[in-house]
Amino acid sequence: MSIALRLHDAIEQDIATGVLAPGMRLDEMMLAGRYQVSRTPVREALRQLAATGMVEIRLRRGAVVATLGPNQLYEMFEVMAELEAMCGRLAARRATATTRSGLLAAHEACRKAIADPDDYYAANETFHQSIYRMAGSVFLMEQSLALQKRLRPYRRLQLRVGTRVSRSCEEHEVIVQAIARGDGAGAAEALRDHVVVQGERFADLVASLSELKVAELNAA
Amino acid sequence: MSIALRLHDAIEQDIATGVLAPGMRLDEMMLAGRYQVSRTPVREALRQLAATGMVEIRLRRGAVVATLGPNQLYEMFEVMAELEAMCGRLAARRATATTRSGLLAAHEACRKAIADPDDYYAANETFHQSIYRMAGSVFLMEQSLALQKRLRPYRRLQLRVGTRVSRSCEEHEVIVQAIARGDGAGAAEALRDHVVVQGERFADLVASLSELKVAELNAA
DNA sequence: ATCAAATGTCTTGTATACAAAGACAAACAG
DNA sequence: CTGTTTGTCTTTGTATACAAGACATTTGAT
Repeated sequence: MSIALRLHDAIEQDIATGVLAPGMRLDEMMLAGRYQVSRTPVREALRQLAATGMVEIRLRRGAVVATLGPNQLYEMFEVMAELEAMCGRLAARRATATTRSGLLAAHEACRKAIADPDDYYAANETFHQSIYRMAGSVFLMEQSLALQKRLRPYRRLQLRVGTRVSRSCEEHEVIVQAIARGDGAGAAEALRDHVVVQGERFADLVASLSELKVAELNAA
Repeated sequence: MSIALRLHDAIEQDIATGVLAPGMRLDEMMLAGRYQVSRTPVREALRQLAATGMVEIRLRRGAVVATLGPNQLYEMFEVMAELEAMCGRLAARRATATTRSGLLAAHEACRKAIADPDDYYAANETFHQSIYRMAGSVFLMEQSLALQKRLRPYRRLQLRVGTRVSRSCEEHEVIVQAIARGDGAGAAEALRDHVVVQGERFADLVASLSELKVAELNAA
């Protein structure tokens, strides 16, 4: 494994966990110092992250953690919903014994983690990933995982709001049942509604966004 | 504009047009020589291309133009179909006077280019892009454009087959009408069927793939 | 004669050095 | 006092030098 790849993962995780907040400058020297490597692999890692959209590089003005406005976030969730709906539709048709039990296990894990938002956050990701896998399309899975990764820093904040967790788990139940009875259209619709950000949830999203803004200003 | 970006575009175009065929090795020195630059920007360009999936980089074994097997291609067209269907659904709802006339103009251009496969190839891309734009989602448009780019080297060969061109143009007509009457579901379905590779078209795809294989062997 | 091991060359991965471009600040002029 | 201009400083973009791994070829031994 190359140094650049290790850096890529490290920086990506720091962005996902909020150590590197959106809008924060990513000074090459600073990162090189922090991870005890030269500038070259840092640059390569930043380029790769830029290609996936996690960071933004402006010519001769350095790199910053990508900042997503409400519009962009809404659009991304909209696409995510469609991708997941597609996964669900295919999963209902292409389910195998292995993937089926994987989904049930992930669903059970979610129910067990319902008390703690952090635990649920992790279990929820696994649940969705088990649906990606079920769809039986490597490319679709990759795309879904990439977008899931990219939205990670924003989804984190969302789950802290009110009764979101228990609601989410109930929706999972509907999804699981639709897939179980081979109802592709039903699974697609349930997943679309589950993922898309509509109505009051959009307000929550904007609210959590301004929280990020504050953190960002503190850092600067 | 940086040298690396220019190289990125140049190499991308060479891949799209078949100058650099799938499977071909991309020696850094060779490319540096060909474009009269140093190795560094070549490396950066290759990394970016790797991030978008156009080239594949194996650790200490260099870069090659990404080779897509029949499975992968089928999966990618499947996702592309879904993305375009989504574009169509949104386009039918969010159409404006500007985007509407853009679509009609692109459709007309396709009809004029029906005689020559190369002209039609270009006009067809513009037609689809005008639908992406119509959907009114920057992110969705970016995703669609990226996938369109990535499939470019494979779609080229496809249009040479038989009566594909005139068939394609008729399908465009159906799509345009569905969007015009605000029928989101109809537009989505028409686009899905238009893009997805099914039945005999899959055989055509595999056939064109083996053509590529031959070209690749000749190059090596 | 054939197979295996070792060496040499080729290519990539990493580091450092150098140049150019922007941003910020200070000083001078109106 | 304010605005503009110039100079310096910071930071990125590019090039070159160095190191390490992989592959091929050749040679020696069985």
